[in-house]
Amino acid sequence: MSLRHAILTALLDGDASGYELAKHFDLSVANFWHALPAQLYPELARLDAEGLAQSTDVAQDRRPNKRVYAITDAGRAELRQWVAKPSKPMSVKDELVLRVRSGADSDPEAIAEALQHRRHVSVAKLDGYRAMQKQMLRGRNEEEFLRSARRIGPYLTLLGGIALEQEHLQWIDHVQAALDSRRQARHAPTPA
Amino acid sequence: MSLRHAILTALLDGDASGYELAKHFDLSVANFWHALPAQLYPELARLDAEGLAQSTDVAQDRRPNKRVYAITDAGRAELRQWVAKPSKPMSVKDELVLRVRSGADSDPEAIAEALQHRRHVSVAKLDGYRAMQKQMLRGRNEEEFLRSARRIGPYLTLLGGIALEQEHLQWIDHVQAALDSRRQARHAPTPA
DNA sequence: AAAATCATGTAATCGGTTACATGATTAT
DNA sequence: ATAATCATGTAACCGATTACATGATTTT
Repeated sequence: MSLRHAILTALLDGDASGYELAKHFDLSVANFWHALPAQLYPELARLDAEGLAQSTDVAQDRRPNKRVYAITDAGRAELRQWVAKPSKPMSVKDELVLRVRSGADSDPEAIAEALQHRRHVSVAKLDGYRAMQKQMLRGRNEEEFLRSARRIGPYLTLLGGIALEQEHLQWIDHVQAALDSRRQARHAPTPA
Repeated sequence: MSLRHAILTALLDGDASGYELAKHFDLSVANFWHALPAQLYPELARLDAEGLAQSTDVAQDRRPNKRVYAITDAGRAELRQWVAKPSKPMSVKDELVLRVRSGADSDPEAIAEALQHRRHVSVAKLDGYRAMQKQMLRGRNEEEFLRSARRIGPYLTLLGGIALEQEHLQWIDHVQAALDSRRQARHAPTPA
């Protein structure tokens, strides 16, 4: 159960409410964890109850009030001991790849459409990541940043997100090209 | 619930028992789905009951008997209509990336060790994929294969698995380099 | 006035993991 | 004999999603 550690890690970057976490969680941990409000709210309450986070009710006058959570010293300690433990293997679930495997030969049109849809999603994600990267670097190049920044963890995670989406895009284009060349071959077949 | 479609897709490559699926599932769908025996056995029984797969008890004399499942016409039809439906977004969960984010600055030694461990895992996976690729190509180059092969879906999925692991390895080495250069900077700091 | 967004939660259900149970066969 | 591998399942639990409920505030 690493949801709590994902949350505590996100809180290292600054206090946040459940709503804020729910909205930016994926972007914040750059593609490597995900959680919905229905999971976040009770877990935040638990972290508060166990003293790993501390909640403060914040009044706002242009929107409804919110409950902001901050990581505590106990939370930091919990994170530190968790970091040294072995990681479970990465788990990926991607219905699109499954559909490519099963439908590339039987329904290439539907697959091509699905690929283009996913392409748009990936490009949008990449744009978001690149914006975050620019913001973090603040004019410095990467080498400079890695030398001078107070924390590099979030940047390294972001690099992973960028690399993952780039790889994804390349694969999509590769598959699309394969489908296109097959379509031509089917329309003008060269029988033995 | 795409487990059943993942199973049906795997069965397109040939009949299999629950045990065989459990053992080769990850490799077969090349990194994009995963399931344990406790999930596979009941789901296979359900597919059988619903007529999407058909089971046959096969007697073996050098090992215990097994129950082999084959996809049926109804199963193929179910797959075909599923392929045209929209895919849920890819979901990745990777504790290692989370640990890098939270521990790169506070515990670089533990992170470096974890990275090297994952590196070995990734290299082993890549080796397995490359072997499968060679087997599929059977001497042909990719262009030739894509023209002449009866089915290309499994190959395209495999390409995705290879690309994912390559990207992962590059990211690991990138992070390792960043940690190393930081270690040097810490041992020989250049204060203002 | 209606729709969208901000904000927090609960309940029911579903999917996935862990632990357990059993037994055949093969290798050491 | 013992351990490893082959083979199939069940039960309990945990984690995640979906649906529901409520209400403030802002925008159209």
